[in-house]
Amino acid sequence: MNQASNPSQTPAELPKAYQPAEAEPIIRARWEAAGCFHVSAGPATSAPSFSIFIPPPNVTAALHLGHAFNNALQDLLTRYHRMKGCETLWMPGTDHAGIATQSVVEKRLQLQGKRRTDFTRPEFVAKVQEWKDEYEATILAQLTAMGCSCDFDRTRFTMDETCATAVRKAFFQLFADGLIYRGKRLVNWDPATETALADDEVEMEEVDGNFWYLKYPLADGSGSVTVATTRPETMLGDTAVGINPKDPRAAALRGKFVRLPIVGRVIPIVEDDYVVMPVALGGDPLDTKAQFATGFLKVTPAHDPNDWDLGIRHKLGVINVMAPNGSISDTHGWTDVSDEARAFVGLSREDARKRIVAWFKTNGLLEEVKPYRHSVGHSYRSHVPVEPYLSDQWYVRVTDDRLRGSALRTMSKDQFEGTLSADVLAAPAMQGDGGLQFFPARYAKTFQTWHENIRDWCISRQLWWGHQIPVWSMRGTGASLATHLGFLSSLQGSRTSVRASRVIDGAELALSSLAATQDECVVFVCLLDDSDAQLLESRGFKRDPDVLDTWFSSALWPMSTLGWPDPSAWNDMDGLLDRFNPSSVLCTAREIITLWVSRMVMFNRYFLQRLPFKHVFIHAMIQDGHGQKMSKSLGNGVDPRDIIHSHGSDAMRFTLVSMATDTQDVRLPVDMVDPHTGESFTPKWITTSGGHTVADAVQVSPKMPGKRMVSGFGAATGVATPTLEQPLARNTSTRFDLGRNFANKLWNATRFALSNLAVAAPDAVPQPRTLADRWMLARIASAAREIESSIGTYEFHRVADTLYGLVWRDFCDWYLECVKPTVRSNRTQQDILATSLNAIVRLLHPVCPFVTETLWTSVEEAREGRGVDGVHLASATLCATAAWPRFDSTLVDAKALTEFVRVQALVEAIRKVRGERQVSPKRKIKLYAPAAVLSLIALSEGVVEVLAGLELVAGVLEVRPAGAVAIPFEGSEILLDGLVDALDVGAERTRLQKIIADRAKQAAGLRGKLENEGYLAKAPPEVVAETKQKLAELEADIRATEGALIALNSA
RNA sequence: GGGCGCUUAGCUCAGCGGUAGAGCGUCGCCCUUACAUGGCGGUGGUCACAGGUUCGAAUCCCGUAGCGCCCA
Repeated sequence: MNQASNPSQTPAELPKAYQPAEAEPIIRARWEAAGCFHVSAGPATSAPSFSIFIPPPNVTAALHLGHAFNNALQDLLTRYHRMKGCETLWMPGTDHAGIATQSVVEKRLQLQGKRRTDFTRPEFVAKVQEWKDEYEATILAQLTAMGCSCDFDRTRFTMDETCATAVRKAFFQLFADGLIYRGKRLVNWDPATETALADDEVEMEEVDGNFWYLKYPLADGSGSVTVATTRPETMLGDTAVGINPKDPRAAALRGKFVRLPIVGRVIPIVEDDYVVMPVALGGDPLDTKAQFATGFLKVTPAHDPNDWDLGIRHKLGVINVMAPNGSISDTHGWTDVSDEARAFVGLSREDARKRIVAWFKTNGLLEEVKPYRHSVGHSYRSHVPVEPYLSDQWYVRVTDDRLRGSALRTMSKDQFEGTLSADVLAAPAMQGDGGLQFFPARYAKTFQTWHENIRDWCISRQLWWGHQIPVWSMRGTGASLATHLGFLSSLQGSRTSVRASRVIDGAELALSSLAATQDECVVFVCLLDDSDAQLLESRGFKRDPDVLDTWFSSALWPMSTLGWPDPSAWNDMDGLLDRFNPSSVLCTAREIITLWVSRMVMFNRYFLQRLPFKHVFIHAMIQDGHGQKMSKSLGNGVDPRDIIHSHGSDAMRFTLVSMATDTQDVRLPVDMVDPHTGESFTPKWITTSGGHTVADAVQVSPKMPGKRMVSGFGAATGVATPTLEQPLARNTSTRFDLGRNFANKLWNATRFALSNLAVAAPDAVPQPRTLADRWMLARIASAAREIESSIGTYEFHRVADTLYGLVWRDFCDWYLECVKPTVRSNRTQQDILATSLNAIVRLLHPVCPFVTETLWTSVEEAREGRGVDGVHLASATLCATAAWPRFDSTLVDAKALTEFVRVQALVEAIRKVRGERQVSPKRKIKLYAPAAVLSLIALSEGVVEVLAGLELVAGVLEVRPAGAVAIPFEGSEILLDGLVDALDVGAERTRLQKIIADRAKQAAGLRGKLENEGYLAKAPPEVVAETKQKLAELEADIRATEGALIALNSA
């Protein structure tokens, strides 16, 4: 039988050490039975609201310690505010992570020799759904194991019906409002997965490449120009050659054409400022491009974003020479394919590059090749180089003031750099203007610059897993399409939105002008729901096969999870949207500011006219022991359940909270646990081809050399597959010993306190509080303040530091030791002990919920009928819902605090000598001291005697006892007698000389300061006074010690 | 290329104008009936480097080097 399951168990029966593995499931069940993390629908109560929307983890994989960190902090905030009396909601859920999840499932299929296209779309989606179900369950289990106090009854998924309804509504409204449009643009195209990528899904990587110098003959045969390019294969799509108008050669070439090699296309030479001039002709010598430039630029609008812009300026043709898979193609916009060029059709872009360079070489048109290292965009998912690719995509016009401007206007005035521009300021005032604050403040700048430079957001993805775009379309001449307008207007207007555009340039057309247009056009029909879909399809309209960017649904998270647009349509949601949106704070990581924070702010403001959250707290990143980000592909992420297994949930949480500093990312050296022996060890590290340091895929058991195990790296990369004989090893880290020891310390302090409280003090008469009592109450009261203010500014490591100091140093090391001899017979002291313990358990609960809840029943029982004036602790059955302790300010007794510090210094001075002399704790000694010290000892009411091991305290004797050891204290000499049987005069002399030397060195420093006229003249008087006083004390100490030295010599 | 951080004891990190702190590790003593997941004590640092401001700089400013992240 376990203590936790039996509230009436007596303290004596508490196990000797805290056993998290036994306690945690019992406590979780207790919380669940109480339903104490659930908020019911309905109107707001008078209590203030506190809410957090969890950044929904991707269902791609299980959570690692980075998530554990993030969630430990959210739970701390949530539990704290719940105890503070807030109506509290922590909304949990997961994200479908379109491209990432589809990609893992496709990879798994690949292992079976299958492809996505071997299945129908519904079949494939069902497979992804299976994956999602598995990992969603894993993630929720991890959150539960951590003790997260989420309202799990409300768990959402970005593709569930509630969220999907919100996505549909948001898309429809944006479409109808003209904020979603179809655009032909160069997108970041991933030819491996054949999908467009958002700008933030492209990773820049340094690549060793070349500049190839290709000669293009002038069409009139009067010579040639040489272009320099890093991408020769795109020359098939060139439609001009550019030259800078300032280039001295420009005038002579004006109006001329070149004949494009291989293709034979005759293309103009155009003048544009964008073209970089070579250094020799006045280009910037510091610009690497100028060092490589020839002054002639091949212009390929369909395959380069800058060329695209240049093409628009000069009205150039756009020739796309590639298929979506990146191979050279004559069916995607390239029509003038010469016989010579036909040989290149069908080649991959890599092969095409080689063959084209070879062609130029063979034909004497390759002038030079220079190696060139430059950064190239790569797909964050498939890691192949991204292709700037011309295609039709859906965009959200986030550059519109209703989105971009609105986001900028939410920024807190004191965090905004500069002032809002006039056009941004012009909008009418809205709720939430100036109301968004970042912690730490410096991250506001990331948010600001992102919106100042924001570009329209490409939201279509060529995937199957996600929210399919709710737009149906039909293509044809304007006139032919116009025949459908009557039918379309018969559909319900509030659920249907129709737009039309011209194919050739994507220009939007008024529906009324359609009938008169013979150009190729497209009519787009957006439906709010599927009720008219079949009707539409029967008329020949086809639904867009693409899905929305995952962030589109994530952007709606603070709204969709609470039932927007119609909470009353869902069970148990009524009223919640208005109660908990805006939420209190969003807790997330740096890179999320642009990906997600921005979009939530824009959408929440657009759809609900208010902020999604008031604060954004950005926390550090947890790295592995080698300073590498924890990643799924590297397998260096540590499962929080591994740590819970080795150290317990509270230990993990406390340690993580103590690592939450606001500047540095945190390194966490990771060990492995041998599954064969249970021992932890440092694994054998290897360096991957990518330069990462990871635990070698297969490790040999250190204690059982015949046995092996698989590392996280091995499992994640598939290099090694865990089996029964060769299992996957768990991870651990000695870093978490901090939290484990701390939880155990609290456990044992409680055991001790309870055993002392079980004994009734004989007299019920109140006794005066001792110095230690007053000190303890003052320390708790100020610790509570410190914790409150640290939480208020999201400085979480200060919360952990304060708790550690309060529990371990103040309460255990000092107060319990002080009280040991007296508490059983002192009713007042018992009251203070019970009250202090109870308050401490409450203060600790948001960080360590399990151990505090486990102890709660006993701690509450022990406090029954034991009040302390000034301490407010309302009774509660659960610690999780107990009130946060309140302390009257009168408890912060400044006098007690300073006096106790002196007592501590005296005890430490005596202990130091005892330690140096290796005096047994059992050995009691005699102390002789002048009156000032004696009165301090008297003030301590026996504490000094107990803690320093004194059997006698007396005034200075006329004759120094032989063998007495002297220490300086507050400028006077204290003699300790009976420390040792025989005094080693030599050693004693050395010790005293060392003290003198040490104090003399310090004194010299202070004296130097005081001899400095500038210091005396300019330093604040109180600082000077303090220096003088410190010097005087040091000098007195030196005199006292010198006296002892003389006495020693004359003895 | 731009931005934001970081470089402090062997390790992981606080401190951010008044001559250095914590936890772990390490060394010594102690199984003192709350706790050896412990107690007491010790050792350990020219605060990356080079300038400047200041009576005074780990702390503010400028530069250099290295590391990390974000955005182009």
